[in-house]
Amino acid sequence: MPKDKTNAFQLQEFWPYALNQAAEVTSLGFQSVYRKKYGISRTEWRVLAHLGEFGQLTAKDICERASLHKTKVSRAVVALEDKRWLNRSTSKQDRRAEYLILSKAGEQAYQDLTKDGDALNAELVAGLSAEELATFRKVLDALSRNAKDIV
Amino acid sequence: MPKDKTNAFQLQEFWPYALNQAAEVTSLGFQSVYRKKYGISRTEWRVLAHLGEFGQLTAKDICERASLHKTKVSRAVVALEDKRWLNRSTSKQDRRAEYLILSKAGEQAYQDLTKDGDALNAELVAGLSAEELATFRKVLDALSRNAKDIV
DNA sequence: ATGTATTAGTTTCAAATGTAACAATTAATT
DNA sequence: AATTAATTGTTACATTTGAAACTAATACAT
Repeated sequence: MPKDKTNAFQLQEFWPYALNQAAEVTSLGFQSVYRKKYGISRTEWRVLAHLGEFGQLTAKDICERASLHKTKVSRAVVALEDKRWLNRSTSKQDRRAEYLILSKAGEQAYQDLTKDGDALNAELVAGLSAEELATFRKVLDALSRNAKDIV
Repeated sequence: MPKDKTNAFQLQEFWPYALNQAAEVTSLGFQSVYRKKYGISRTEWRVLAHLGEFGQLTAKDICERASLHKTKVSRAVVALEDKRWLNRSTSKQDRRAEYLILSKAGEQAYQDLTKDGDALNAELVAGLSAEELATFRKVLDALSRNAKDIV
């Protein structure tokens, strides 16, 4: 029984919801790649990706850059360490902090997965022009910026 | 220690990641609204929003429309029922299924929250033109469609 | 018609998550 | 210098989640 809408609100037009739906569906394909190939979780993939892209980082750096909870990162780091994909070294300046860096094996997994990532990204934007994507990026960043200003 | 990038991959340009980040940050503001006002979870809000917008639905309908796991919906329905925000009635055609419909109180909460939702949505798009938003919507839908074709 | 498979929704149990407390260290205050 | 506050990362505990098992009902196959 559809309703007679005098009401303006529509879930599909509500950006937090629309973005969540798009984020979820676009993430599924890649999730199945890193899960099947290496048996890692989304958080582990994100930590790997940050270390692969930025090199040596502390857990805190990763928390901030990825907006991930520190316990999630802590556990992902343990998991990647168990896989021998990263090494830790205590900072000389601040012995509370540990520098994290990918091992050869970690680097290799990163290279492999980012190749798949690039391929998936290309498939996602199939049929879209550079102009459309540029506008999309601009709006996406503006929405994020506005959201941060509100909260 | 930033790396010398011969590598193409960049997390910020990887749409699944970029969309997840944007989805998360844009959802936080509204989350604090429905949490503080009514003490409900994201799933409960989504179930409420579907029933408010589409009227009578079964749990399965909501699962499909919202891409939510059936156990999540089942629990959210119990929670909303406990709040007296919805009523269940067994379908005459298929006695496994239950029609869900908002009560007066549920409808009222829906109206209240969607007012906040519309306001938030307007704040999010501040400074963006109708054309930019139209392109954004088009690209967002295309990314989702492409993602579904891949998986 | 009878047995088998499928479906709507709930419950159980194990895994993942976040809050809060914690240990170890550093920074700030006096 | 000594005390207090703040910070990095881990751990314990309670909550949330999802996979699988389950109940009740319907659909399908022979």
